Amino acid sequence: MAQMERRPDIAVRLKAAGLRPTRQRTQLAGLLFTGHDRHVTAESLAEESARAGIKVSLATVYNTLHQFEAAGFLRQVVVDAARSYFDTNTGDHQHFFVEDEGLLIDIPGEQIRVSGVPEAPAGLAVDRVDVVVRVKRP
Amino acid sequence: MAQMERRPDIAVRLKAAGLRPTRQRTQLAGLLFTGHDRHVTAESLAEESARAGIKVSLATVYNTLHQFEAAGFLRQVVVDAARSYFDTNTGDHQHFFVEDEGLLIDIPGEQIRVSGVPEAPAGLAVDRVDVVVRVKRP
DNA sequence: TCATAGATTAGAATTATTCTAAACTAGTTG
DNA sequence: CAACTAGTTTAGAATAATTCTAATCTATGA
Repeated sequence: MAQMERRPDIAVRLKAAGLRPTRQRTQLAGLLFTGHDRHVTAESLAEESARAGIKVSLATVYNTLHQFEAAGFLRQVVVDAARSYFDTNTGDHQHFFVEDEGLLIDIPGEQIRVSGVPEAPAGLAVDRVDVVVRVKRP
Repeated sequence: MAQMERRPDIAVRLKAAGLRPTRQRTQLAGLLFTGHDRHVTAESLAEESARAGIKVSLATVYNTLHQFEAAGFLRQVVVDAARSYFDTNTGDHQHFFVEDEGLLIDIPGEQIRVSGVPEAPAGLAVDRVDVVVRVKRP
């Protein structure tokens, strides 16, 4: 979320979510919550961490992404059967997905509109409506 | 596709797609294209085949699903990071996805409407707009 | 009937992800 | 501040879906 960039704040937010502000979690949060929206995969975040000199195992990157998701700091985006993306923008919005590049681009929620969604089948409630606009080179 | 259920027709369609009408492809098509829309995974189709007494390897099920997709007989639906779904309905429509059960339910294309999709980023063209309505028990 | 290009297959290989059990650390308590 | 402990991290093994390989089969045209 937007204002997580101030380091002292990170610890507070982690604690509020019941997560100890360990070095790994704090540093990963530092990479992720820089103020602008980001899309990462476990692999991409692990590489970025390595480049940034952060010592963290891939297992911890996976754990952390899932914990951040459970805490509401991240949202998982399912667009590619091959890998999982996590989005630092947890607000109402949708995505372009550039298949050939594996690239996600946000579409603001106010911009796109879905109507005519039928009632959920009996016993079920709508959790979320995901729109993926798949784009490619013509 | 709707009218593939008549067996003689299957061979013709396979040939038209440049695919030899082998026993495996013909029998799998027989399971898939029964006239009503179906959603399968490689695993589910392999099991169903076994139950139906069709002798086919899992590798061939995977191959066949991809070939049928390339031929336009099937469409891949990305809703679950864990496995790939294939839909016999290749027309304009969208889906409910019941997360806990891994169940897909069609939403007719006329029923649902997406507006306000911004222009594709420079050099890219919209390939398809996918809507997934995620539902769960409340 | 034959030859052969295309298909199928078992099993190995690959890839993303999760699990495990041992080693570590943040936060608390005495 | 030393000791304790519950929660974390980690390397590496394990899993699961999918793809690859190379050997064996088969549809089909001559």
